[in-house]
Amino acid sequence: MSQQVPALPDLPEATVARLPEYLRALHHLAESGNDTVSSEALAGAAGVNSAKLRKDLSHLGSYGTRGVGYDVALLIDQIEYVLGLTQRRAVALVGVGNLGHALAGYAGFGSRGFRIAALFDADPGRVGEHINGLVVRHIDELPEIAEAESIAIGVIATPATAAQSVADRLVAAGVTSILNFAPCVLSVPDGVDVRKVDLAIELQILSFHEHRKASLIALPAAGGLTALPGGLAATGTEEAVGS
Amino acid sequence: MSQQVPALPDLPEATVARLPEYLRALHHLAESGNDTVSSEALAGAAGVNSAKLRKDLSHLGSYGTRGVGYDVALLIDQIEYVLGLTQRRAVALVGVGNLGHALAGYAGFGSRGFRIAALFDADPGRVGEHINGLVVRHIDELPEIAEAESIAIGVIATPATAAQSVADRLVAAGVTSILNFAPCVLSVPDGVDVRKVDLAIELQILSFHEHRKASLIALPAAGGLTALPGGLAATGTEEAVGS
DNA sequence: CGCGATTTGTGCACGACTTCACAAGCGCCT
DNA sequence: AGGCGCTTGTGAAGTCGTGCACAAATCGCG
Ligand SMILES: NC(=O)c1ccc[n+]([C@@H]2O[C@H](COP(=O)([O-])OP(=O)(O)OC[C@H]3O[C@@H](n4cnc5c(N)ncnc54)[C@H](O)[C@@H]3O)[C@@H](O)[C@H]2O)c1
Ligand SMILES: NC(=O)c1ccc[n+]([C@@H]2O[C@H](COP(=O)([O-])OP(=O)(O)OC[C@H]3O[C@@H](n4cnc5c(N)ncnc54)[C@H](O)[C@@H]3O)[C@@H](O)[C@H]2O)c1
Repeated sequence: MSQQVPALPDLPEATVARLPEYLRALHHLAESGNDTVSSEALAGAAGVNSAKLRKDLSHLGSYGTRGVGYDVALLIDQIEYVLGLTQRRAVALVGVGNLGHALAGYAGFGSRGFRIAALFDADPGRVGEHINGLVVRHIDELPEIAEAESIAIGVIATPATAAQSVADRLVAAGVTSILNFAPCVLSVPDGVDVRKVDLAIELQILSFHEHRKASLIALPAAGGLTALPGGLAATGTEEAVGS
Repeated sequence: MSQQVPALPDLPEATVARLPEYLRALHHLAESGNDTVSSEALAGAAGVNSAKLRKDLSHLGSYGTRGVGYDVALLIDQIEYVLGLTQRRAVALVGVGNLGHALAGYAGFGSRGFRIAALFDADPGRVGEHINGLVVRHIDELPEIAEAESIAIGVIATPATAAQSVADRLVAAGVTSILNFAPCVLSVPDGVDVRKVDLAIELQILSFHEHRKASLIALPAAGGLTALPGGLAATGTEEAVGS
């Protein structure tokens, strides 16, 4: 049969953000020997509502069988195709400091569709260092190496002061997706995607909820609330807070 | 004057997630000697739309002056109050491996409202190790130390296989907010908040957009699009993708 | 072959969030 | 004192995402 390549549907952003979760859960299920899975079971494993899961998957096309569920292997293929994981994408990591070292040594990188193709730093003392089979190159070498390795994704793990300059150099070298660990806003041309990870922001969001929980307890039971928030209920599922 | 404590408004979750960004931008502005800032300027510095910023801030109350802007110092105080950052919150870090080491040595932790109060690991070989002035304790000591240090926030940096068990122990020790770096879904009682950070998911989302950009270029210009996506426009602001 | 049990795919209503657009408020200058 | 320019705060409309509830589809079994 001829390999049919479905046109890329344009998925809601919220759905795209959840597909990787489903993919992880599916890989787990496959390893456990499951051939098919119901939306209910998969939703449980991924920590979402089953209706939401079905709607998400329906955007990819109809790959389930009513009365049975989804074929695990087929669904993995479909999601990996949509996410563009059929090719192992090359990633450049810039800034091999404290955090950069941990990232460079992270195995989960390789097992989930990516390949760290090069490490860069500006500190001459670090250039030449070997990490996990890769040698740290000077940031000035970025253009040639990015070209040679077809690098389209860059990870920034430098201090915030250097991040914008590094982003500019990445973009100039042809990178069109950036994952930024530095706590700052990056400015990039249209067509370049940026996502950020900021530990302190995550903690501050948690802090807000701590603050709220505390002030609710301090107050005498107001409004409809009669018991302590949270109470004693020890039911199963995760209480996701925010995105 | 008597310290007036405004009741905690219940903010939209999306607003809560942006307040830390505003806070970071405000600290920058304060360091640069700015006393006041307009919504337009602050929005630019935080990478958001100015209308959104004004609506977000309006949820905290009216702390701006029409025709002038916002008082930087006052706004910092307000946001820090709402986020519960007036006290320096104690954080426990569990799993002092590759990633845990980087986190333990991270300065941005301390400068943005938090204090790493204790490090834990299960590996006897690691227990006793000194990192950044802290000694690594055995995970079994968690209950007493969490109590003694009033720890309400826990960070999990163990392998995914251990994460659920660690989460259970954190909750048992009184922790009510968890930041999870392990790639797995955690199940916790009501009243406990969980946020996760998963590097691979971030990269896979970027990969999706790479895939889409590539397929758009491959296709002959369809629909309303006449030029290459992204084109040559090198305008300023960041193209945020997703959350 | 038909029936009941099961599970998907989706129409629909609702809620959350975003963005526009503008009146109201403030300070400055004349 | 009055007018003018600037900026906030917010109503209202639009967009996006969620979750219910159910019809349609499939399987297994008698
Ligand atoms: N360490 C953490 O756990 C952690 C957590 C969250 C966020 N961050 C953020 O990640 C970034 C890195 O943190 P870190 O602790 O690894 O810092 P670090 O100082 O240990 O490492 C930064 C590295 O970047 C290199 N560098 C500086 N300027 C450069 C440039 N122009 N080009 C290339 N390389 C350059 C430095 O030589 C250094 O090796 C910081 O922005 C930090 O705020 C770190
Ligand atoms: N290294 C990275 O850059 C990176 C990036 C993203 C996510 N992660 C995730 O973060 C987690 C940690 O990664 P890592 O590279 O640091 O792994 P690691 O193996 O280097 O470190 C894990 C540490 O956890 C400890 N540990 C194991 N079981 C424990 C338990 N029950 N209680 C307490 N401590 C226990 C181990 O002794 C070890 O020190 C993993 O889940 C990984 O997938 C890591």
